[in-house]
Amino acid sequence: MPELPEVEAVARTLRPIVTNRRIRCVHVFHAIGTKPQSPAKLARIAQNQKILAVRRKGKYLWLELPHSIITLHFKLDGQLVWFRNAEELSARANRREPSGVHVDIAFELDRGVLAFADRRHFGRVQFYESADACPALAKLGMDALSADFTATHFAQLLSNSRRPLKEFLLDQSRVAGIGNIYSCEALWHARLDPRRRADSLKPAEAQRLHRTILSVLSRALECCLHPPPDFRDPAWWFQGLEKILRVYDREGKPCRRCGEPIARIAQGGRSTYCCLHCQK
DNA sequence: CCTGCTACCTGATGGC
DNA sequence: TGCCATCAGGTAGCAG
Repeated sequence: MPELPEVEAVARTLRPIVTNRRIRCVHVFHAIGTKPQSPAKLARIAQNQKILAVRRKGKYLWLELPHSIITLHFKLDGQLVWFRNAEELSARANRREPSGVHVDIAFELDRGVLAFADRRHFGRVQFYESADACPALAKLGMDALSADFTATHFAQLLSNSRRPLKEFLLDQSRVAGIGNIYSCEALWHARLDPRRRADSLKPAEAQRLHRTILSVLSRALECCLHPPPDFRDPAWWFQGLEKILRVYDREGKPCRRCGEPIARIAQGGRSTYCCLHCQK
């Protein structure tokens, strides 16, 4: 569940379901999901604890417990799955039957079971004493949908970086939450060449990019909430995002603004989609 | 400090 | 059909 809008939609949907529920126990089916932490320790720390809150920053989601937090990161393919009870979990988790579903780690609650699944095993479930004690969270820059993300603050960050715009936007330590898809989209809407140095933007360009980031993310979030995620269906995935995308994954197809073919270029080892004709 | 590159995994897809 | 290469919405860790 990749970028900020998807994770935010998951957080909003999950919040009313698990807040104030108690974790009875933790089932670890694939220990790689907690690596390099100990699965046994995760289970011990979470056992019998009440979930006080569900929070998000950037692409990280975490459950707040009385004396600790449990962070979830979905990386490329991770997702949440909901089971009605422990019986349904044991009947379906990692079974070969048609009703079977891949599960890495499951939190058995006093009502229902919340499971984390990622066949590719990039995603992680980890524990920390607090958000401040989690190095990855501490390193995150301001969340792109938070009040801190102002045009002024953003322009300031841009002016301090010599990196190409695309790489700048992917750097979670500056602005958190933007990934490969929405960075391509925001740059296209702002008509800015992804290869340009961040510190080369004029004030009006920086302001334009700030505005397009916000509009791209909020439009995607609206899309992710209608309909909201359905954790009961393991095959569920966000629908209709393609229709709001203007450049991502459109290599060779005509630019929706000028008609020139969309290019796919490599930046920082990833694909950037852009129109080399109208993004300057 | 900053930047660039690789590793980490599995599965889907497309060319030959 | 099969096989192989390439690609995927992310980040940590390490070398320079």
